[in-house]
Amino acid sequence: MHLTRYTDYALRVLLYLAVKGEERATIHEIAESFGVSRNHLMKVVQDLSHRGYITTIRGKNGGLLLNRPPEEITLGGVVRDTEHELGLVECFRDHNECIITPACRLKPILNEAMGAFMQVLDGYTLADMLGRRQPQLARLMQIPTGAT
Amino acid sequence: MHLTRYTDYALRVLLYLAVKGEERATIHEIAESFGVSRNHLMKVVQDLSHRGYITTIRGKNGGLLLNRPPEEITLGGVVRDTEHELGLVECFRDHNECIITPACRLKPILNEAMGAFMQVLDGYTLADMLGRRQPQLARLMQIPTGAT
DNA sequence: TTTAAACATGTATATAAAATACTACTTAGA
DNA sequence: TCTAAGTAGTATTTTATATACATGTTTAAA
Ligand code: SF4
Ligand code: SF4
Repeated sequence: MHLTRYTDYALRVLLYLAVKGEERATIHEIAESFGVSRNHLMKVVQDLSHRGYITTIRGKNGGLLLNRPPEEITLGGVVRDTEHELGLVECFRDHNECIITPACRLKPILNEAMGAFMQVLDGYTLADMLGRRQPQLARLMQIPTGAT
Repeated sequence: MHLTRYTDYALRVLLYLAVKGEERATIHEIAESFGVSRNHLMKVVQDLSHRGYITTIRGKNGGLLLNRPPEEITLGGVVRDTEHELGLVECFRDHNECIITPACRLKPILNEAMGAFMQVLDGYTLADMLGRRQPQLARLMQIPTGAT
């Protein structure tokens, strides 16, 4: 049971931008900071941009900015938007060939479990990911803060 | 976000055996019924056998039987036993290289969500998967019941 | 007005996990 | 003693994901 890196990267990007605040961050910089593929991150960023989570600015001195206050970005929303395949098992997906689907009582149970999972994520926002640890996060992400 | 077929197959095998009751079922028969790989099912079955869920009988007229009453087999237990990789994201797994792990507040949130997911599954047993639909299931699985 | 730093887009390749297939062996009832 | 079953280990195929590559577009600064 995995979430894709794609989804986790999306959350990391949003967190990075939240920590950075008003300042622009480049894809290159974020990829370097986390030591992950710049190309992959680029796709994540475009996705987030198309969905209105972030603003992208092209050209020299360009970069990324959060497009919404962290308090309004729920983790559940991000996961639903970025984790493309949320179908836990065959019968939730296309091309289902499981013969017992019409009478299977596991399916609704899995559905309920999935609901419980998402409900937790819907209860948190990006702001909850900052908290009082923001300075520590900034340090780990190697974001040069205003401080010395 | 997927469960592996391996896990779903494990649950299907248990359900099949539960529906069949006292009667033995062969791996071949179950694979045929669901139209899935016999070889793959074989591994699932051995796993379930080693973990004490089922009894296997070798030789002619051999087959499989449930080793515990359906009421005592929780779905959460089965999923924990068969879904080998339950680590949702990098930091839950080996070789974690995510630099913000020490300060990441997403990790505990995901942990909570995972807990909510499993808690639902822990609340149901194999018996709940039978219910009054047992005859319909038997029909779908093409299990010849005592009836005409 | 040229240059370079940034994002945009599409395609191709590589990696890893999962599913499936194959081979040889053991058990035990008819 | 033959055959239908499970046991075990390995190999191959398939799929999803992640990464890399190539090329284009925008825009601020030199
Ligand atoms: S067994 Fe039930 S839950 Fe699993 S694929 Fe079939 S219908 Fe869905
Ligand atoms: S960002 Fe947080 S949740 Fe994701 S891998 Fe890193 S530590 Fe874990």
